Formats: sequence, C-alpha cells, structure tokens
Amino acid sequence: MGKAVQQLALVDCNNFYVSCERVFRPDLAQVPLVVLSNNDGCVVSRSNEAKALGVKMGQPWFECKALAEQHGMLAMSSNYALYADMSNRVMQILSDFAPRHEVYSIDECFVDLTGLPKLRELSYAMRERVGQWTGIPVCVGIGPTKTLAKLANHVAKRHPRSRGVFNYNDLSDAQKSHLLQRIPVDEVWGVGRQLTRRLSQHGITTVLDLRDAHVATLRAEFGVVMEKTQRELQEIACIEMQDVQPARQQIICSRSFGQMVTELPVLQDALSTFVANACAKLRAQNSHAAVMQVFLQTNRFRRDLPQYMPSLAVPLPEPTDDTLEVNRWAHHLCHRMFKPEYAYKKAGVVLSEISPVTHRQGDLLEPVRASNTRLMVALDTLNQRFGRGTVKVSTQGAYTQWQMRQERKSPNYTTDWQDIPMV
DNA sequence: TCTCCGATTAGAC
DNA sequence: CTAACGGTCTAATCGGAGA
Repeated sequence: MGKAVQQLALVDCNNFYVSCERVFRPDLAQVPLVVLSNNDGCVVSRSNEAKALGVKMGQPWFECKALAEQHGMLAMSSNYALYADMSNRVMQILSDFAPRHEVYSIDECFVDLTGLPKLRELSYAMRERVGQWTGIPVCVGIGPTKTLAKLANHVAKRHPRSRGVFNYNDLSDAQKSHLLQRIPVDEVWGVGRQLTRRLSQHGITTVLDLRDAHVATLRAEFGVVMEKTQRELQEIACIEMQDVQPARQQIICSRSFGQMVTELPVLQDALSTFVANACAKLRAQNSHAAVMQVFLQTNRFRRDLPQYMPSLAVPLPEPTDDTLEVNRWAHHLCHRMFKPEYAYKKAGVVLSEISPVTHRQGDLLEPVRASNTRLMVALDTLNQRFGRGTVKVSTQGAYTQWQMRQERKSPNYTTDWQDIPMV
C-alpha cells in the first residue's frame, strides 16, 4: 500500500507589515505604502501599489525618496510590537483548523490538512476567518511537500483567478509540468541569488528544469541541500513538519545606531541594552550561555572614513543567564576593543554555546556563585507586564544618541493602553 | 589520516 | 543643509590545526 499524499498548506500573509499598518489606518488602503527596516534604513515590506512603482525589497529608503514624492508613496518605521501581536492572533486562528501546524516565520504557517475533507472550502474558510478576525489578508498554497506548498502559495498570490487558494495536488502530471515550466527557478524555497546564477550555467532556469535535472550531477555540483530541494519538487518529502520549535543555538542582539558614536560610555550604554535583551531571550527559552561575544563596527558604507570591525569573545566562567554578569563581561570586552579614533555605526552582543538550564553541570571544584536568579525573574516579570524597558540595568539609558531612528512609527495599537486612539 | 573547530558562504524572512 | 543602506537565525562547506 502506497503512502497517501500529504496535503500540506502554507498560509502566508500578504505584504504582512504593510497589512498590519493598514488594519489601523484604513485611509491608507489604496496609497502606495512601504515599511522600513530598523533605523528607517531599507524597505522590508511593500504594498502592491509600491511594488508596481518598482520599489525593490531591501532597497535603501533614501533611494526611493524621489519616487515617493512623485507618486505620494508613504513610508512607516517598523513597529515590531504590533506585528508580533498581529502574528500571534493570525497563528492562533490557523491552529484551530488542524491538529498539526508549524509557525515558520512571523507571517507564515504550515498547516497539515492531510486527511481532512473539502480542502478548497476549508482553505477559503481559513482565509475568510483570518481576514474577518484580524483584517490581515492571507493566501493558501497546498502541496505534497513543504517546498511545493510554498510554490503553490506563490501561484495563489500571483493569479487573481485562484482567489487566494491553490492546491498543487489537484493537478494532473501534464498540468504540473506545464506550471513548473513557467516558474523561474529562483522562486523555489532555498534557491537564492548565487544558486540561481550557478544553476543557469548548467542550463537550469525553470522549476521544471530543476525537478528533472540529472540527480547525481546536481548532487555533485550543488550539495545535499539542493538534492533535498529536488526531491521535494519530485513530491518526496525531505523537510518534515517541526512540531516544537527547537531552542536557539545562538542569540544575537545588535543595532545600527541612529548617529555615529565616538565615545566609550555611549557604546557601553548601547551594549547594556543589547545584553539585557539577549539575556531576556535566553531566560525565556530556559537556557544558559557559556560564551559571550561583543563586536563593534564602523560605517562600512562610508568609504571615506577609516574602517574598524573588532570582535572579542570570552568563555564565561560558568554558563549563565544573568544580565548583570554578562554585562560586566560586555563592558570589559568593549573597553579592550574601543579605539577613540573611530566613529562607530553598529555594535552587538552574541551569546553562544547555549544549553538548557536543566543540563547544567555545576563545577565540582568551585563553590557555587551567588546568582541573581530571583532578581532576573522579577525583572522579566515586570518588563513583560509593563513593557520592555520598565526596569533597566544602571548603565542603560543615560545616553540616547545611539538609539535608532524611527521617525515614522505608528502607535502600538494592540499592546499599549497609552496608544489606543481616543475617538 | 581523521577529526574538530572557526570562519565563510548562502539562504530565509 | 547633508547624509542617509536591517536584524536574526540555521546549515553546509572548507581549510587549517592538532591528535
């Protein structure tokens, strides 16, 4: 008996950040709109109107400004508190439709619909309910593997006739080939710019070319990842659903600064904030880190200025999640690397060698150090209840010049009482 | 020669 | 007026160091 074909759905929110902003600004529904990355640097989400104007994903905002003025395009700073909250609502709704689902990113969710009846109706129902309850438009792509579900989602997005739902499993073999022949290979999940270029040198330019390429040659030239991708296009599932998302192996907190920074205390202030955020994430997943690293960077786009990008790591005396302890090390490393003759544009903290708290092995020789566990628990509770930044480490917050530019941020409509508009 | 490790590369979003 | 170009994360791969 053959294994039944999986019916994997990939539900993807349309232009997610832009759609979140529009939920609370219906007046912007027809306006070309983009959302910018941290520091108002690059375009990271575009409305259809903005795409039509030729704005590219990742394009620096200053390059679009002329176009924006010409066509009345608006830009907003990113508001991650809002997007995270909207995302949670969408995911909650989707999880009611099937027992197995996997939140793949802030705006995408795999939902296993295998064995459920009336998939078209079910898919339209998902779209409908998410739309009505959150205001976020989504598209549904269904396929026998994750890679084909993603491709099906792409089809659903591109073809208005699909009305937002496309099931690859409904196609005949001839229809499948015909469809894959018309999709460029770079639309495939896992095929980026570099691979697209190299694949084309082997005459592989469409998804069909990739699916039907010579297996051994492909493996030899492009490695195991590409082999898996090809298998997935051939409807053999290689990428399983992940029911529980694994703990992070590495936690990075870094930011570009709003202005160049030349003074050590300002850098220390920024790093304290990064350490606080990184350790909070660490504690949220019940882990300790055994290594911490600090890096500093000058502005790599300023070719006229001298460049310096130092980085230093230390093994922590014992694995920890203690903000204060990690902070002392961050200070120390920053002090050692700092050179006053450079203008710094970015800095960051990396926590690695991460292990679950339960696996921690105490040092047999050293006495157990006094730990700040209870202090940290109290700090996390307060910051969760009253908002990030309610309680800070003393080196945090004395300086503001490093803080990122966010000149166009919307209010925190859903997560902050202060920001609820009074009508 | 084998293995381990860090750095680099590529990709996703 | 000028300058203005993100942040996190994973996996594979490669080359050198050390066993």
